[in-house]
Amino acid sequence: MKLVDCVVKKKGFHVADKLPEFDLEKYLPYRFTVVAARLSDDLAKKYKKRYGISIPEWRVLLNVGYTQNLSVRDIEKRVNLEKSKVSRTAAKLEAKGFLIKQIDGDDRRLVKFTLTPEGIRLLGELIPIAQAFQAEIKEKLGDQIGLVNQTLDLLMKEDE
Amino acid sequence: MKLVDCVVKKKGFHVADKLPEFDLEKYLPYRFTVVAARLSDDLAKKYKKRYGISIPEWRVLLNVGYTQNLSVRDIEKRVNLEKSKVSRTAAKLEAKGFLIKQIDGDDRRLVKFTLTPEGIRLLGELIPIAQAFQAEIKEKLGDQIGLVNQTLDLLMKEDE
DNA sequence: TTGACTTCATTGCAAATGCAATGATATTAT
DNA sequence: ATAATATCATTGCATTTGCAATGAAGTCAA
Repeated sequence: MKLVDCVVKKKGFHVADKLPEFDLEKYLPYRFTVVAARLSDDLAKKYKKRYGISIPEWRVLLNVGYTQNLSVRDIEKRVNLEKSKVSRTAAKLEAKGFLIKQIDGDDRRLVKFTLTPEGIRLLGELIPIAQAFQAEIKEKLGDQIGLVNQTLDLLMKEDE
Repeated sequence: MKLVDCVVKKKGFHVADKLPEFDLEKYLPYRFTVVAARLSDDLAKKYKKRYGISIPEWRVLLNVGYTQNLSVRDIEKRVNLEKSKVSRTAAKLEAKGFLIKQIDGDDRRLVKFTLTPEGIRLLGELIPIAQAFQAEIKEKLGDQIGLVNQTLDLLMKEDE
């Protein structure tokens, strides 16, 4: 590491007067990112150690469990996971015995996922954890929860 | 790829009755994740191609530009970026000539970042793009904007 | 039917990432 | 002052990731 080895004070460029006004603490994309990462990580901690399930695995598992006949492309769109990521994650879950892949009979390009009994059992244990976590959040938010959901709907819309 | 090559319909396990009720579409951690990813990606598209700046680079740049004397650890905490990620991102920005690293005179373990004039110029071009983007979001949200900020404040709090 | 084009999932590969280990500096207790 | 412990940034390394390329299958037009 090459560094200018000197005292920083009074030495750096003085920036404030050359940049536009900008309040990072109020910047929405940044704030959403921070909150979302915190939520995902906090939840992941609760099941990662005990069940050895990663965040992408959790997301795929959840989608396959609660929506029938999903393809890779479907999951990609629903969860914002790159298709290659979905594909590899599903392969892992298959290797662990939690789901199976089947070629769709109507369109043989598509792969459809289905949980195995073990997958169902696992998800059955994970869901209560997820629900408890959501309950914590709702408690924090109180009666704002309805409006928050409306807001999220707005931001999820495709158009721009 | 080894697959059971057969028609999926009526063949998979029927899951719905064996799993707890769960509405993925209303699940908050999931929804926040999707929204945050969409916002970050949409914004990144606007400056990635033109300026060759990645999302982590953008975040570090922003923090260094608007808060004086930040260390790696400071940024890690503020932006939820792994310290190694901050370190490597800062190294890239330094290589590109946008910031400099200096050892702190008071505590020589700390590295303090400062933007170079080129960094200031770059950030000066990026900020208006970011502000325009935030304006779009605010337009979508209308008068719910205050609520959104309240919510994000609640969820950012450390405790749990 | 044939051929051009599109859609889907997987895979190769280079780049990015996370975690643990390292080395340097500070702090604390004895 | 010395030794033990803690904090900070970087780096090594194995894993994960994203993107482009591939191959298989479907669609459309002539």
